[in-house]
Amino acid sequence: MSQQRPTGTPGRAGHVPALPDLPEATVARLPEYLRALHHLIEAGHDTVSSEGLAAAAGVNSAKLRKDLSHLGSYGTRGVGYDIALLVEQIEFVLGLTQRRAVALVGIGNLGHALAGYAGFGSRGFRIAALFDADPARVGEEINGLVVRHIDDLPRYAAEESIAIGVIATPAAAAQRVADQLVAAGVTSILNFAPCVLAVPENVDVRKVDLAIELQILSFHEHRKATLTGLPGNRGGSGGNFPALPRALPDTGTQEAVGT
Amino acid sequence: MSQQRPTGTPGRAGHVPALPDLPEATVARLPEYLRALHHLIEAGHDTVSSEGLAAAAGVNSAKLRKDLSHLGSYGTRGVGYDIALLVEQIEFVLGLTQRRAVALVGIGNLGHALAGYAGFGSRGFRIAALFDADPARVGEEINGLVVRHIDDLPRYAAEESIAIGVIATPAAAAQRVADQLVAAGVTSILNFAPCVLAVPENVDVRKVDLAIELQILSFHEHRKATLTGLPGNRGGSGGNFPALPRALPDTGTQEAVGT
DNA sequence: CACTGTGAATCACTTCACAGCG
DNA sequence: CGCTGTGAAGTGATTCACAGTG
Repeated sequence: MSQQRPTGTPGRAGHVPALPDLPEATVARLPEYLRALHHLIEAGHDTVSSEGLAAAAGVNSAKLRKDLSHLGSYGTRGVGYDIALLVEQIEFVLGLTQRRAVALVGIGNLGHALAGYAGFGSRGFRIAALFDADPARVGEEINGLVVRHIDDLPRYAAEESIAIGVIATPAAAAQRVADQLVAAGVTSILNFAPCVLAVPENVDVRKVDLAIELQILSFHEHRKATLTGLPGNRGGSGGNFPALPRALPDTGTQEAVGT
Repeated sequence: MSQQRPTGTPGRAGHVPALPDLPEATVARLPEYLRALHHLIEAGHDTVSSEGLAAAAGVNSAKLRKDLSHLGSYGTRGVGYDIALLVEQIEFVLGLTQRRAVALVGIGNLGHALAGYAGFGSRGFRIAALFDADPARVGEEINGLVVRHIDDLPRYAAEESIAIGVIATPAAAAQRVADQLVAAGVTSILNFAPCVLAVPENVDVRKVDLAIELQILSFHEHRKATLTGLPGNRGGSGGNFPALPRALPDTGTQEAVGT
Protein backbone atom coordinates (compact mmCIF):
# COMPACT_ATOMS: atom_id res chain seq x y z
CA MET A 1 0.00 0.00 0.00
CA SER A 2 2.91 2.22 0.33
CA GLN A 3 3.58 2.36 -3.33
CA GLN A 4 1.21 3.95 -5.70
CA ARG A 5 3.11 2.22 -8.36
CA PRO A 6 1.20 -0.75 -9.56
CA THR A 7 3.92 -2.97 -10.86
CA GLY A 8 6.23 -4.49 -8.41
CA THR A 9 5.42 -7.97 -9.46
CA PRO A 10 8.30 -10.00 -10.68
CA GLY A 11 6.71 -10.34 -14.06
CA ARG A 12 9.76 -9.47 -15.99
CA ALA A 13 8.51 -10.98 -19.15
CA GLY A 14 7.79 -7.67 -20.79
CA HIS A 15 10.93 -6.91 -22.61
CA VAL A 16 9.58 -3.63 -23.76
CA PRO A 17 9.47 -0.95 -21.17
CA ALA A 18 6.24 0.80 -21.49
CA LEU A 19 6.47 4.08 -19.73
CA PRO A 20 6.25 3.68 -16.02
CA ASP A 21 5.60 6.88 -14.24
CA LEU A 22 8.97 7.58 -12.83
CA PRO A 23 9.59 9.87 -9.87
CA GLU A 24 10.59 13.28 -11.15
CA ALA A 25 13.83 13.08 -9.26
CA THR A 26 14.69 9.93 -11.14
CA VAL A 27 13.82 11.44 -14.49
CA ALA A 28 16.13 14.33 -13.74
CA ARG A 29 19.01 11.95 -13.13
CA LEU A 30 18.57 9.64 -16.09
CA PRO A 31 20.25 12.06 -18.49
CA GLU A 32 23.24 12.14 -16.21
CA TYR A 33 23.45 8.37 -16.21
CA LEU A 34 23.17 8.41 -19.95
CA ARG A 35 26.07 10.77 -20.29
CA ALA A 36 28.18 8.71 -17.93
CA LEU A 37 27.35 5.56 -19.87
CA HIS A 38 28.43 7.09 -23.15
CA HIS A 39 31.61 8.10 -21.49
CA LEU A 40 32.17 4.55 -20.29
CA ILE A 41 31.57 3.22 -23.78
CA GLU A 42 34.23 5.51 -25.13
CA ALA A 43 36.57 4.23 -22.47
CA GLY A 44 36.03 0.73 -23.80
CA HIS A 45 33.85 -0.76 -21.08
CA ASP A 46 30.83 -2.82 -21.82
CA THR A 47 29.52 -3.61 -18.40
CA VAL A 48 29.49 -1.57 -15.23
CA SER A 49 28.47 -2.11 -11.62
CA SER A 50 26.06 0.14 -9.81
CA GLU A 51 28.98 1.36 -7.79
CA GLY A 52 30.97 2.26 -10.87
CA LEU A 53 28.18 3.98 -12.72
CA ALA A 54 27.13 5.83 -9.61
CA ALA A 55 30.62 7.20 -9.19
CA ALA A 56 30.74 8.28 -12.82
CA ALA A 57 27.45 10.07 -12.48
CA GLY A 58 28.15 11.60 -9.10
CA VAL A 59 25.46 9.87 -7.04
CA ASN A 60 25.50 7.05 -4.54
CA SER A 61 24.95 3.50 -5.62
CA ALA A 62 21.76 2.84 -3.71
CA LYS A 63 20.10 5.77 -5.41
CA LEU A 64 21.29 4.60 -8.75
CA ARG A 65 19.99 1.07 -8.26
CA LYS A 66 16.66 2.39 -7.09
CA ASP A 67 16.42 4.67 -10.08
CA LEU A 68 17.22 1.91 -12.53
CA SER A 69 14.86 -0.47 -10.81
CA HIS A 70 12.06 1.96 -11.60
CA LEU A 71 12.53 1.36 -15.25
CA GLY A 72 12.52 -2.38 -14.77
CA SER A 73 16.16 -2.49 -15.36
CA TYR A 74 18.25 -5.30 -16.54
CA GLY A 75 21.24 -5.86 -14.37
CA THR A 76 22.93 -9.14 -13.76
CA ARG A 77 23.47 -10.03 -10.14
CA GLY A 78 27.06 -10.61 -9.36
CA VAL A 79 28.09 -8.78 -12.50
CA GLY A 80 26.49 -5.44 -13.13
CA TYR A 81 24.74 -3.75 -16.03
CA ASP A 82 25.21 -4.23 -19.72
CA ILE A 83 26.06 -0.74 -20.85
CA ALA A 84 24.67 -0.92 -24.37
CA LEU A 85 21.40 -2.31 -23.12
CA LEU A 86 21.10 0.28 -20.42
CA VAL A 87 21.75 3.09 -22.88
CA GLU A 88 19.02 1.75 -25.08
CA GLN A 89 16.63 1.54 -22.15
CA ILE A 90 17.25 5.04 -20.93
CA GLU A 91 17.12 6.55 -24.39
CA PHE A 92 13.81 4.89 -24.94
CA VAL A 93 12.35 6.10 -21.69
CA LEU A 94 13.53 9.64 -22.31
CA GLY A 95 12.00 9.58 -25.76
CA LEU A 96 15.32 10.00 -27.46
CA THR A 97 14.80 7.30 -30.02
CA GLN A 98 13.57 10.05 -32.23
CA ARG A 99 15.63 13.11 -32.77
CA ARG A 100 13.45 15.93 -31.57
CA ALA A 101 13.19 19.23 -33.37
CA VAL A 102 13.77 22.35 -31.32
CA ALA A 103 12.96 25.96 -32.11
CA LEU A 104 15.22 28.61 -30.67
CA VAL A 105 13.72 32.05 -30.17
CA GLY A 106 15.80 35.10 -29.43
CA ILE A 107 19.04 35.34 -31.30
CA GLY A 108 20.94 37.72 -29.09
CA ASN A 109 24.08 37.07 -27.18
CA LEU A 110 22.91 33.87 -25.60
CA GLY A 111 20.85 32.74 -28.56
CA HIS A 112 23.91 32.84 -30.76
CA ALA A 113 25.81 30.71 -28.34
CA LEU A 114 23.00 28.19 -28.10
CA ALA A 115 22.60 28.06 -31.85
CA GLY A 116 26.24 27.18 -32.13
CA TYR A 117 26.28 24.65 -29.34
CA ALA A 118 27.25 21.24 -30.63
CA GLY A 119 25.92 19.41 -27.60
CA PHE A 120 22.36 19.54 -28.87
CA GLY A 121 23.08 17.51 -31.91
CA SER A 122 25.04 14.85 -30.16
CA ARG A 123 22.48 14.33 -27.48
CA GLY A 124 19.25 13.77 -29.28
CA PHE A 125 18.11 17.14 -30.55
CA ARG A 126 18.13 19.10 -33.71
CA ILE A 127 17.80 22.83 -33.84
CA ALA A 128 15.27 23.09 -36.57
CA ALA A 129 14.65 26.82 -36.71
CA LEU A 130 15.82 30.13 -35.34
CA PHE A 131 13.52 33.07 -34.67
CA ASP A 132 13.80 36.66 -33.62
CA ALA A 133 11.44 39.60 -33.48
CA ASP A 134 14.02 42.09 -34.67
CA PRO A 135 13.84 42.51 -38.46
CA ALA A 136 17.48 43.49 -38.45
CA ARG A 137 18.40 40.01 -37.32
CA VAL A 138 16.08 38.16 -39.66
CA GLY A 139 17.98 36.66 -42.53
CA GLU A 140 21.23 36.23 -40.70
CA GLU A 141 22.67 32.79 -41.10
CA ILE A 142 24.11 30.83 -38.19
CA ASN A 143 25.52 27.39 -38.54
CA GLY A 144 23.65 26.86 -41.77
CA LEU A 145 20.34 28.04 -40.38
CA VAL A 146 18.64 31.26 -41.35
CA VAL A 147 16.99 33.40 -38.70
CA ARG A 148 13.27 33.77 -39.38
CA HIS A 149 10.84 36.30 -38.10
CA ILE A 150 8.90 35.16 -35.07
CA ASP A 151 5.63 35.66 -36.88
CA ASP A 152 6.57 32.86 -39.23
CA LEU A 153 6.78 30.47 -36.34
CA PRO A 154 3.46 28.73 -36.92
CA ARG A 155 4.46 27.77 -40.43
CA TYR A 156 7.84 26.30 -39.54
CA ALA A 157 6.60 24.72 -36.36
CA ALA A 158 4.18 22.65 -38.36
CA GLU A 159 6.61 21.94 -41.15
CA GLU A 160 9.29 20.71 -38.82
CA SER A 161 7.08 19.13 -36.18
CA ILE A 162 8.57 21.26 -33.50
CA ALA A 163 7.46 20.31 -30.02
CA ILE A 164 10.15 21.98 -27.95
CA GLY A 165 10.90 25.69 -27.83
CA VAL A 166 13.84 27.45 -26.26
CA ILE A 167 13.34 31.06 -25.17
CA ALA A 168 16.48 33.17 -25.08
CA THR A 169 14.90 36.60 -25.31
CA PRO A 170 14.92 39.40 -22.78
CA ALA A 171 12.48 38.90 -19.94
CA ALA A 172 10.11 41.52 -21.26
CA ALA A 173 9.51 39.55 -24.44
CA ALA A 174 9.41 36.09 -22.97
CA GLN A 175 5.74 35.78 -22.08
CA ARG A 176 4.69 36.90 -25.51
CA VAL A 177 7.03 34.44 -27.15
CA ALA A 178 5.77 31.69 -24.89
CA ASP A 179 2.22 32.45 -25.98
CA GLN A 180 3.27 32.28 -29.60
CA LEU A 181 5.07 29.00 -29.08
CA VAL A 182 2.06 27.51 -27.37
CA ALA A 183 -0.21 28.74 -30.12
CA ALA A 184 2.07 27.05 -32.61
CA GLY A 185 1.64 23.74 -30.85
CA VAL A 186 4.77 23.64 -28.75
CA THR A 187 4.23 21.71 -25.53
CA SER A 188 7.64 21.98 -23.88
CA ILE A 189 9.59 25.13 -23.22
CA LEU A 190 13.06 25.75 -21.92
CA ASN A 191 13.15 29.30 -20.63
CA PHE A 192 16.36 31.26 -20.20
CA ALA A 193 14.62 34.54 -19.53
CA PRO A 194 14.51 35.58 -15.89
CA CYS A 195 10.77 35.57 -15.44
CA VAL A 196 7.89 33.25 -14.68
CA LEU A 197 5.87 32.09 -17.63
CA ALA A 198 2.16 31.43 -17.55
CA VAL A 199 1.24 28.54 -19.81
CA PRO A 200 -1.60 26.05 -20.15
CA GLU A 201 -1.28 23.06 -17.92
CA ASN A 202 -0.41 20.66 -20.65
CA VAL A 203 2.73 22.61 -21.40
CA ASP A 204 5.91 21.89 -19.48
CA VAL A 205 8.29 24.68 -18.68
CA ARG A 206 11.79 24.34 -17.37
CA LYS A 207 13.81 27.32 -16.45
CA VAL A 208 17.48 28.16 -16.42
CA ASP A 209 18.52 31.38 -14.74
CA LEU A 210 22.19 32.13 -14.36
CA ALA A 211 21.75 34.79 -11.74
CA ILE A 212 19.66 32.48 -9.61
CA GLU A 213 22.34 29.82 -9.69
CA LEU A 214 24.91 32.36 -8.62
CA GLN A 215 22.69 33.63 -5.85
CA ILE A 216 22.31 30.12 -4.48
CA LEU A 217 26.07 29.77 -4.51
CA SER A 218 26.31 33.14 -2.85
CA PHE A 219 24.14 31.91 -0.01
CA HIS A 220 26.51 29.05 0.62
CA GLU A 221 29.50 31.36 0.43
CA HIS A 222 27.86 33.55 2.98
CA ARG A 223 27.11 30.61 5.20
CA LYS A 224 30.61 29.24 4.92
CA ALA A 225 32.09 32.61 5.77
CA THR A 226 29.87 32.89 8.79
CA LEU A 227 30.67 29.41 10.00
CA THR A 228 34.39 29.69 9.70
CA GLY A 229 34.28 32.53 12.10
CA LEU A 230 34.50 35.45 9.79
CA PRO A 231 32.04 37.64 11.56
CA GLY A 232 33.15 40.78 9.86
CA ASN A 233 31.24 40.45 6.67
CA ARG A 234 29.90 43.82 6.05
CA GLY A 235 27.50 44.87 3.46
CA GLY A 236 28.03 48.54 3.52
CA SER A 237 24.40 49.02 4.16
CA GLY A 238 23.45 49.61 7.70
CA GLY A 239 24.17 46.24 9.11
CA ASN A 240 20.86 45.86 10.77
CA PHE A 241 20.09 42.27 10.91
CA PRO A 242 17.66 40.46 13.03
CA ALA A 243 19.34 37.97 15.22
CA LEU A 244 17.54 35.26 13.37
CA PRO A 245 16.83 33.06 16.32
CA ARG A 246 18.08 29.78 15.28
CA ALA A 247 20.05 27.11 16.93
CA LEU A 248 19.80 24.07 14.79
CA PRO A 249 23.03 22.17 14.58
CA ASP A 250 24.53 22.30 11.20
CA THR A 251 23.27 19.72 8.86
CA GLY A 252 26.07 18.67 6.68
CA THR A 253 24.96 19.79 3.32
CA GLN A 254 26.62 17.41 1.06
CA GLU A 255 28.79 19.25 -1.20
CA ALA A 256 31.46 17.90 -3.35
CA VAL A 257 30.55 16.03 -6.40
CA GLY A 258 27.26 16.27 -8.01
CA THR A 259 24.20 15.62 -6.03
CA MET B 1 31.15 11.24 1.43
CA SER B 2 28.50 12.37 3.75
CA GLN B 3 31.11 13.20 6.27
CA GLN B 4 30.76 16.69 7.27
CA ARG B 5 33.83 18.06 8.73
CA PRO B 6 33.61 21.79 8.70
CA THR B 7 37.03 23.23 8.45
CA GLY B 8 38.12 22.60 11.93
CA THR B 9 35.25 21.89 14.21
CA PRO B 10 34.22 25.25 15.55
CA GLY B 11 34.08 24.20 19.13
CA ARG B 12 30.79 25.87 19.82
CA ALA B 13 32.29 29.27 20.08
CA GLY B 14 29.45 30.78 21.86
CA HIS B 15 26.53 32.13 19.96
CA VAL B 16 27.69 34.02 16.99
CA PRO B 17 24.45 35.13 15.38
CA ALA B 18 24.64 32.73 12.55
CA LEU B 19 22.51 32.29 9.54
CA PRO B 20 19.58 30.07 10.00
CA ASP B 21 20.20 26.95 8.10
CA LEU B 22 17.43 27.12 5.63
CA PRO B 23 16.11 24.10 3.80
CA GLU B 24 17.86 23.83 0.45
CA ALA B 25 14.55 23.99 -1.33
CA THR B 26 13.86 27.31 0.32
CA VAL B 27 17.25 28.69 -0.57
CA ALA B 28 16.65 27.78 -4.17
CA ARG B 29 13.43 29.78 -4.20
CA LEU B 30 14.60 32.92 -2.44
CA PRO B 31 16.22 34.31 -5.59
CA GLU B 32 12.95 33.90 -7.39
CA TYR B 33 11.14 35.83 -4.70
CA LEU B 34 13.76 38.49 -4.88
CA ARG B 35 13.29 38.90 -8.58
CA ALA B 36 9.54 39.08 -8.19
CA LEU B 37 9.90 41.70 -5.46
CA HIS B 38 12.08 43.90 -7.61
CA HIS B 39 9.50 43.61 -10.30
CA LEU B 40 6.80 44.69 -7.89
CA ILE B 41 8.85 47.66 -6.80
CA GLU B 42 9.14 48.78 -10.39
CA ALA B 43 5.42 48.45 -10.71
CA GLY B 44 5.05 50.87 -7.84
CA HIS B 45 3.92 48.57 -5.06
CA ASP B 46 5.32 48.79 -1.62
CA THR B 47 3.53 45.99 0.14
CA VAL B 48 2.39 42.63 -1.11
CA SER B 49 0.39 39.73 0.27
CA SER B 50 1.70 36.19 0.33
CA GLU B 51 -0.86 35.40 -2.30
CA GLY B 52 0.36 38.18 -4.54
CA LEU B 53 4.03 37.46 -4.19
CA ALA B 54 3.46 33.76 -4.60
CA ALA B 55 1.68 34.36 -7.88
CA ALA B 56 4.46 36.60 -9.11
CA ALA B 57 7.05 33.99 -8.25
CA GLY B 58 5.13 31.03 -9.56
CA VAL B 59 4.63 29.12 -6.33
CA ASN B 60 1.68 28.63 -4.01
CA SER B 61 1.14 30.91 -1.09
CA ALA B 62 1.51 28.33 1.66
CA LYS B 63 4.95 27.46 0.40
CA LEU B 64 5.91 31.07 0.21
CA ARG B 65 4.78 31.82 3.75
CA LYS B 66 6.61 28.79 5.05
CA ASP B 67 9.76 29.84 3.23
CA LEU B 68 9.62 33.37 4.57
CA SER B 69 8.87 32.17 8.06
CA HIS B 70 12.18 30.33 7.98
CA LEU B 71 13.99 33.58 7.83
CA GLY B 72 12.01 34.99 10.67
CA SER B 73 10.08 37.14 8.35
CA TYR B 74 8.37 40.35 8.97
CA GLY B 75 4.90 40.32 7.61
CA THR B 76 1.98 42.23 8.99
CA ARG B 77 -1.14 40.20 9.60
CA GLY B 78 -4.05 41.57 7.76
CA VAL B 79 -1.80 43.49 5.43
CA GLY B 80 1.10 41.59 3.93
CA TYR B 81 4.81 42.13 3.58
CA ASP B 82 6.73 45.35 3.30
CA ILE B 83 8.52 44.90 0.04
CA ALA B 84 11.59 46.97 0.77
CA LEU B 85 12.13 45.24 4.07
CA LEU B 86 11.70 41.83 2.55
CA VAL B 87 14.17 42.61 -0.20
CA GLU B 88 16.70 43.68 2.37
CA GLN B 89 16.16 40.51 4.37
CA ILE B 90 16.52 38.19 1.44
CA GLU B 91 19.53 40.00 0.07
CA PHE B 92 21.16 39.72 3.42
CA VAL B 93 20.47 36.02 3.77
CA LEU B 94 21.73 35.33 0.28
CA GLY B 95 24.89 37.24 1.00
CA LEU B 96 24.16 39.83 -1.64
CA THR B 97 24.92 42.83 0.49
CA GLN B 98 28.36 42.62 -0.97
CA ARG B 99 28.81 42.48 -4.68
CA ARG B 100 30.62 39.23 -5.27
CA ALA B 101 33.41 38.90 -7.75
CA VAL B 102 33.12 36.12 -10.30
CA ALA B 103 35.74 34.60 -12.57
CA LEU B 104 34.61 33.26 -15.90
CA VAL B 105 36.73 30.56 -17.47
CA GLY B 106 36.33 29.47 -21.06
CA ILE B 107 35.69 32.24 -23.51
CA GLY B 108 34.16 30.29 -26.35
CA ASN B 109 30.71 30.58 -27.71
CA LEU B 110 28.95 30.38 -24.41
CA GLY B 111 31.64 32.22 -22.48
CA HIS B 112 31.25 35.21 -24.75
CA ALA B 113 27.55 35.26 -24.15
CA LEU B 114 27.99 35.03 -20.40
CA ALA B 115 30.61 37.74 -20.39
CA GLY B 116 28.17 40.01 -22.12
CA TYR B 117 25.20 39.15 -19.98
CA ALA B 118 23.93 42.18 -18.15
CA GLY B 119 21.96 40.19 -15.63
CA PHE B 120 25.02 39.50 -13.53
CA GLY B 121 25.65 43.09 -12.74
CA SER B 122 22.11 43.92 -11.86
CA ARG B 123 21.71 40.97 -9.56
CA GLY B 124 24.60 41.16 -7.20
CA PHE B 125 27.63 40.00 -9.12
CA ARG B 126 30.57 41.45 -10.91
CA ILE B 127 32.50 39.59 -13.52
CA ALA B 128 35.96 40.39 -12.31
CA ALA B 129 38.08 38.43 -14.73
CA LEU B 130 37.95 36.32 -17.88
CA PHE B 131 40.25 33.39 -18.53
CA ASP B 132 41.01 31.00 -21.32
CA ALA B 133 43.67 28.43 -22.00
CA ASP B 134 43.98 29.30 -25.66
CA PRO B 135 46.74 31.88 -26.21
CA ALA B 136 44.92 33.04 -29.31
CA ARG B 137 42.08 34.26 -27.14
CA VAL B 138 44.18 35.87 -24.49
CA GLY B 139 44.22 39.61 -24.85
CA GLU B 140 40.83 39.88 -26.47
CA GLU B 141 38.67 42.49 -24.86
CA ILE B 142 35.04 41.88 -24.04
CA ASN B 143 32.86 44.43 -22.37
CA GLY B 144 35.87 46.26 -21.07
CA LEU B 145 37.52 43.16 -19.68
CA VAL B 146 40.63 41.59 -21.11
CA VAL B 147 40.89 37.83 -21.42
CA ARG B 148 43.76 36.49 -19.32
CA HIS B 149 45.55 33.22 -19.55
CA ILE B 150 44.29 30.61 -17.15
CA ASP B 151 47.69 30.28 -15.58
CA ASP B 152 47.37 33.81 -14.29
CA LEU B 153 44.31 32.87 -12.36
CA PRO B 154 45.94 32.66 -8.93
CA ARG B 155 47.19 36.20 -9.17
CA TYR B 156 43.89 37.75 -10.20
CA ALA B 157 41.86 35.56 -7.90
CA ALA B 158 43.72 36.96 -4.96
CA GLU B 159 43.73 40.51 -6.27
CA GLU B 160 40.02 40.55 -6.85
CA SER B 161 38.93 38.32 -3.96
CA ILE B 162 37.24 35.94 -6.29
CA ALA B 163 35.23 33.27 -4.54
CA ILE B 164 32.98 32.12 -7.36
CA GLY B 165 34.10 30.59 -10.62
CA VAL B 166 32.06 29.86 -13.72
CA ILE B 167 33.28 27.10 -16.02
CA ALA B 168 32.24 27.42 -19.65
CA THR B 169 34.92 25.26 -21.22
CA PRO B 170 34.49 22.00 -23.11
CA ALA B 171 33.93 19.00 -20.87
CA ALA B 172 37.41 17.68 -21.42
CA ALA B 173 38.97 20.75 -19.86
CA ALA B 174 36.52 21.26 -17.03
CA GLN B 175 38.06 19.09 -14.34
CA ARG B 176 41.44 20.66 -14.83
CA VAL B 177 39.97 24.12 -14.65
CA ALA B 178 38.05 23.18 -11.53
CA ASP B 179 41.26 22.05 -9.91
CA GLN B 180 42.90 25.32 -10.81
CA LEU B 181 39.99 27.31 -9.44
CA VAL B 182 40.06 25.39 -6.21
CA ALA B 183 43.79 25.85 -5.93
CA ALA B 184 43.25 29.57 -6.36
CA GLY B 185 40.88 29.63 -3.42
CA VAL B 186 37.55 29.52 -5.18
CA THR B 187 34.92 27.76 -3.09
CA SER B 188 31.87 27.92 -5.33
CA ILE B 189 31.67 26.78 -8.92
CA LEU B 190 28.97 27.07 -11.52
CA ASN B 191 29.66 24.43 -14.14
CA PHE B 192 28.29 24.60 -17.67
CA ALA B 193 30.40 21.74 -18.95
CA PRO B 194 28.56 18.45 -19.31
CA CYS B 195 30.56 16.43 -16.83
CA VAL B 196 30.79 15.66 -13.14
CA LEU B 197 33.41 17.55 -11.22
CA ALA B 198 35.34 16.15 -8.30
CA VAL B 199 36.11 18.84 -5.75
CA PRO B 200 36.97 19.00 -2.07
CA GLU B 201 34.01 18.87 0.22
CA ASN B 202 34.15 22.48 1.20
CA VAL B 203 33.56 23.54 -2.39
CA ASP B 204 30.04 23.88 -3.74
CA VAL B 205 29.29 22.99 -7.29
CA ARG B 206 26.14 23.75 -9.21
CA LYS B 207 25.64 22.51 -12.67
CA VAL B 208 23.76 23.74 -15.70
CA ASP B 209 23.49 21.38 -18.62
CA LEU B 210 21.35 22.40 -21.54
CA ALA B 211 21.11 18.96 -23.03
CA ILE B 212 19.95 17.51 -19.72
CA GLU B 213 17.17 20.08 -19.50
CA LEU B 214 16.03 19.19 -22.98
CA GLN B 215 16.17 15.50 -22.23
CA ILE B 216 13.94 15.98 -19.23
CA LEU B 217 11.49 17.85 -21.41
CA SER B 218 11.78 15.08 -23.95
CA PHE B 219 10.71 12.57 -21.34
CA HIS B 220 7.57 14.54 -20.68
CA GLU B 221 6.90 14.91 -24.37
CA HIS B 222 7.24 11.20 -24.71
CA ARG B 223 4.94 10.60 -21.80
CA LYS B 224 2.34 13.02 -23.08
CA ALA B 225 2.44 11.43 -26.50
CA THR B 226 1.99 7.99 -25.00
CA LEU B 227 -0.89 9.08 -22.82
CA THR B 228 -2.84 11.09 -25.28
CA GLY B 229 -2.78 9.24 -28.43
CA LEU B 230 -0.60 6.44 -29.34
CA PRO B 231 -2.69 3.46 -28.58
CA GLY B 232 -0.43 0.71 -29.73
CA ASN B 233 1.97 -0.17 -27.06
CA ARG B 234 4.45 -1.62 -29.30
CA GLY B 235 5.56 -4.38 -27.28
CA GLY B 236 5.21 -7.83 -26.52
CA SER B 237 3.53 -9.87 -24.04
CA GLY B 238 2.84 -9.11 -20.53
CA GLY B 239 4.72 -6.37 -19.00
CA ASN B 240 2.87 -3.32 -19.82
CA PHE B 241 1.43 -0.78 -17.59
CA PRO B 242 -1.90 0.55 -16.57
CA ALA B 243 -2.79 3.62 -18.50
CA LEU B 244 -1.74 6.01 -15.82
CA PRO B 245 -5.01 7.43 -14.64
CA ARG B 246 -5.59 11.05 -13.84
CA ALA B 247 -3.65 13.81 -15.38
CA LEU B 248 -0.87 14.49 -13.00
CA PRO B 249 -1.52 17.81 -11.37
CA ASP B 250 2.02 18.97 -11.14
CA THR B 251 5.13 17.17 -12.01
CA GLY B 252 7.82 19.28 -10.61
CA THR B 253 8.40 21.27 -13.69
CA GLN B 254 7.03 24.68 -13.60
CA GLU B 255 3.77 24.28 -15.45
CA ALA B 256 0.82 26.52 -15.50
CA VAL B 257 1.41 29.10 -12.97
CA GLY B 258 -0.77 31.95 -12.30
CA THR B 259 -3.37 30.57 -9.95
C1' DC C 1 -11.83 40.52 8.87
C1' DA C 2 -8.00 39.57 5.96
C1' DC C 3 -3.91 38.17 6.53
C1' DT C 4 0.39 35.83 8.46
C1' DG C 5 2.73 32.22 10.84
C1' DT C 6 2.78 27.42 12.05
C1' DG C 7 1.75 22.71 14.02
C1' DA C 8 0.16 18.56 12.00
C1' DA C 9 -0.65 15.64 8.10
C1' DT C 10 0.76 14.25 3.81
C1' DC C 11 3.66 13.31 0.14
C1' DA C 12 8.20 12.54 -2.15
C1' DC C 13 12.68 11.16 -2.10
C1' DT C 14 16.74 8.92 -0.01
C1' DT C 15 19.15 5.64 2.53
C1' DC C 16 19.54 1.36 4.86
C1' DA C 17 20.08 -3.31 5.02
C1' DC C 18 19.43 -7.63 3.33
C1' DA C 19 17.10 -11.38 0.66
C1' DG C 20 18.07 -13.82 -3.24
C1' DC C 21 20.04 -14.64 -7.77
C1' DG C 22 23.76 -15.63 -11.13
C1' DC D 1 30.61 -14.86 -3.18
C1' DG D 2 29.46 -10.27 -5.35
C1' DC D 3 26.08 -7.90 -6.96
C1' DT D 4 21.31 -6.38 -8.00
C1' DG D 5 16.73 -5.35 -6.65
C1' DT D 6 13.67 -3.93 -3.03
C1' DG D 7 10.87 -3.69 1.25
C1' DA D 8 11.23 -0.81 5.19
C1' DA D 9 12.89 2.95 7.75
C1' DG D 10 14.31 7.57 7.72
C1' DT D 11 14.53 12.33 6.16
C1' DG D 12 13.02 16.30 3.96
C1' DA D 13 9.63 19.13 1.57
C1' DT D 14 4.87 20.40 0.62
C1' DT D 15 0.26 21.14 1.72
C1' DC D 16 -3.47 21.67 4.84
C1' DA D 17 -6.08 24.09 7.96
C1' DC D 18 -6.61 27.17 11.50
C1' DA D 19 -5.15 29.83 15.64
C1' DG D 20 -4.01 34.35 16.41
C1' DT D 21 -2.91 39.07 15.33
C1' DG D 22 -2.81 43.87 13.57
